[in-house]
Amino acid sequence: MIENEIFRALGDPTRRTIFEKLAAGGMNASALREGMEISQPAMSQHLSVLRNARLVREERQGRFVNYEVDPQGLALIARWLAKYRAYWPARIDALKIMLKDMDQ
Amino acid sequence: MIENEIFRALGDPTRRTIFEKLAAGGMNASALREGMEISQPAMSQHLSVLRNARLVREERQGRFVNYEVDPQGLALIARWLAKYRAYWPARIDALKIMLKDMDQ
DNA sequence: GAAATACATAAGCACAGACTTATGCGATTC
DNA sequence: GAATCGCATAAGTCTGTGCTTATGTATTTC
Repeated sequence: MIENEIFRALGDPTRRTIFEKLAAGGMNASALREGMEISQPAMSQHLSVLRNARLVREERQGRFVNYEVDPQGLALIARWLAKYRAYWPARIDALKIMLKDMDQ
Repeated sequence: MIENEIFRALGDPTRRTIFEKLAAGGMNASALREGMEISQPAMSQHLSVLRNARLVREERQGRFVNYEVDPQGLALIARWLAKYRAYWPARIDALKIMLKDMDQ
């Protein structure tokens, strides 16, 4: 059950911060650490968790490893969320837009 | 940051099962336990976590406590997800392929 | 090819979380 | 009003998680 790893991965505030940084643009692990007060191994371990959750993917570039958002994880959350669409407040317009995209 | 509690709450498979049962229809804590092999205190503690995450809400009815899905939590997930909407429409095909693999 | 760089992995520690048993508390039943 | 029922809370235990320091592994640079 990959949903387990996705939700668990996002349950950590540090990992959500990392994810948000990557959502603004792919970068390597060292660049991610800037302004974050986190050790290199800790960052590496967080990225490993995000990778296993399909929230992030890596791409070797020389001796750097570039990370970027992996749409798979987000799509799985959307899929999970869609099961409960009956409960979503109708007033959230952004939600409607998202549903349209999913139904397409 | 309530998102923390939401994702952490859903990171536990037992709690996701409880949530899914409630999504099919509100019921009290004892009814939730049926067919679940979970102790009464454990259920109570899980419901407490789900409540704090605004994923579930309670309603006293005599000596029973009826639980039901709270749309607030779901809406917050949707809002969080909407921030990264740019990442999945382009990859919706990848999602379909992935879902096929999962269904088989 | 030796040193340096970017990152991953190993091992250990401290704390959080999911369970247990025991007990408390409000509501109902008799 | 005593017993029972539905549920919450307390306290303890065990496992998991996030950190640390230390070391390993590619890749590049000199």
